[in-house]
Amino acid sequence: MTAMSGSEGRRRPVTLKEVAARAGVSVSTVSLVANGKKNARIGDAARARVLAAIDELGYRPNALAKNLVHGESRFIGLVTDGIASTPFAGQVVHGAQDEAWSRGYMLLIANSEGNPEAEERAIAMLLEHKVHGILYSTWYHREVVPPAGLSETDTVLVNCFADGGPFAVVPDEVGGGLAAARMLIAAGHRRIAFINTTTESPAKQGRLAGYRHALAEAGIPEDPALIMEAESAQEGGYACVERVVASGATGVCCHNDRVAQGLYDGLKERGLRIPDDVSVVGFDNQEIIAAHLRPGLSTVALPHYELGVAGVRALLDGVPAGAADRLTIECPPVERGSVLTVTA
Amino acid sequence: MTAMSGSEGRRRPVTLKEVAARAGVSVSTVSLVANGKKNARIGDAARARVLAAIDELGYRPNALAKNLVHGESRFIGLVTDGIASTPFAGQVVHGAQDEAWSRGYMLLIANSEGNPEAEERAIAMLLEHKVHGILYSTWYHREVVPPAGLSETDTVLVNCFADGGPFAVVPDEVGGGLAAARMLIAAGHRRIAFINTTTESPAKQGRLAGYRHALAEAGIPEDPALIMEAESAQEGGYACVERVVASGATGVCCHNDRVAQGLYDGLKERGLRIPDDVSVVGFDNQEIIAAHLRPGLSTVALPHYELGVAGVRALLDGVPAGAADRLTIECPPVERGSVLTVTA
DNA sequence: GGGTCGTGATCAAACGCTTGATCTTCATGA
DNA sequence: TCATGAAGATCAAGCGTTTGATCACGACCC
Repeated sequence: MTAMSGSEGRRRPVTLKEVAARAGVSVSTVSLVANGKKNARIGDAARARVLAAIDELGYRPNALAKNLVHGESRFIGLVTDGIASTPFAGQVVHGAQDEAWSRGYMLLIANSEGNPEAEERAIAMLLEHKVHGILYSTWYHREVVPPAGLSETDTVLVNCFADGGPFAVVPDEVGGGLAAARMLIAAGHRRIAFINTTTESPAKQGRLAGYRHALAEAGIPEDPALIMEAESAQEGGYACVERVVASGATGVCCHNDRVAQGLYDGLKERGLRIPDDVSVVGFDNQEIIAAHLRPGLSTVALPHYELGVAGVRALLDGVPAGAADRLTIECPPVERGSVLTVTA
Repeated sequence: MTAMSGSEGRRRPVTLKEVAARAGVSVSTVSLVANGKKNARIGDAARARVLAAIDELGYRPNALAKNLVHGESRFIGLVTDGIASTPFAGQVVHGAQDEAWSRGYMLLIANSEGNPEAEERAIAMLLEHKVHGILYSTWYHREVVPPAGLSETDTVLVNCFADGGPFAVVPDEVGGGLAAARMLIAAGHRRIAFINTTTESPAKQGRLAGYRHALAEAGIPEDPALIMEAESAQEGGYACVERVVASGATGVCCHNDRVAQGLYDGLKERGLRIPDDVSVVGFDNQEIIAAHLRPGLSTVALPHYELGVAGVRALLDGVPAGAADRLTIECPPVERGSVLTVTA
């Protein structure tokens, strides 16, 4: 019993040969017609019969056979270390899928859940399917050591990088940190706290560098008391309230939206209002959090969708010789209601 | 210039023929050895030479060619209407991917973003790749009219259903509503409000039915004043605070976690504490919300991962003749800290 | 010494499709 | 009248595998 309760029992797919028989022509002719070859010389009568046969029989070309002939497939493999760990991975898949699709490629996804053995097997399987190339992506921006199998095909690292490794596409953490701080500075704030994460990462360093850059360009001196670290989750932000209040900051850059959410909670419990008493900006632009906090959280978006798109592009178009080994994608600011403009 | 900056320039993949040449045997022999055919009669010497040649050359079987011969592929197509709209779709993909993988199948994903035309093209493409079957999934549980193309292959509907259509795998909304209400009832609550959504859907009706069933089995009379409707987002929950407070409810079942989050905000602003003053239960078990609210939100999980798994199973194992046209998957309760046990 | 086996390995066809080379017609121009 | 050429369609090889049929060769038995 088949799973589809629907009508006609599944039968062997219609082939070129059968179409040819029905139309009374050779398979070559059918092939030519089916592919609409420009400079094929096919008579109107024959063409018509072929077309008719094709749809009477419901012919579908066999992409696998086509690939065999051409020696290359229209598959792109996507290896991810956790497709569902966060909404982020989904966005990368989404972007990659859209771009691949629009170029006539299909995405073959494999997730390793970070297990190196599963990863090797996944890559082997992709390789056996003769994928055109592989996108190796991680759910948070970090350095990786790319699995050996990757060297057998074109590879692009997405949201991760490896020294001397394949070309990489990563978010511009520094630019993001800059944008975040600038939102506050542009609104007139001068005492701006920065809640960083405790885990070493490009995000930790990059965003802080951006923040510093923003202060510098605005001529605001740095104050170590304003820079703090906390677990990068709601709990961490919540735990920072004391210090933030004590620091006398009027604005806070949070390492991510979850930290911001925790900060919201803590601030509110102390009776402080956002943005009236304290302005807050997040990072990540995690819709489900940022858009629904009260007030909406102004934040900086992590360009996951764009990373997916850029990854596929790099894979398909190749990267110009002599180009840098890494492409950084902008993290654009997203304004909502958590930043108050202070009039000096 | 290729995208992989790494070492050896990508070259045409090694074929059986080349391995055969190097080992000084025929392709048949190599094929036999490579596949470890049980009852193939191969001498030790020949076998050894073949094995050596295989890894010296780094031979990878061509899965496409294999598929051609066998007339069927190891692909499963997954069509979704929004892989990134929510973290949910990702979970379905995750479950499907894990199960498919463990059975030696690869997932071919295509997302239509709800666009019917894109959907038809996606399905056509999957069909051309001779997928073993297709999983058609939606990001929220609803009725659909399955696209025509699906009738050409085995299909399983995931998180959606169609009368007289393909076999479907859906969450048990009624059971979920029941579980939600029972958490409150078990904790001694008797006045339990129910914030439903405003949009017609299996979730709206099913969860309410479950709630009613729970009241009935506990001998609690229904009070229309306790049943309200609101937009199914944070805003909706926030907007319900008045009515909830006025109703005198000590416990509230929310249509989903986001509504619960809004309710948290509203309740807190009014100075009410959770769970001390009001117990709250959500629905969906959206980690990012439920696990990080203060206090943690007790809720009922939507089994997206399991839906994906069950979908693939139904596709691969078929559904027993005479079985129902739908498989419902349990929505298990997840206890956190938002329900207070009231001692009568 | 001839027939019979068992063993080890090869042959060749087939899977569905593409495509350069080839063949057949038939109208055209000299 | 006969090449010439274009138009219309077919041939056949090949893509990388699998696999039932076949072959070569000793060993063995009578």
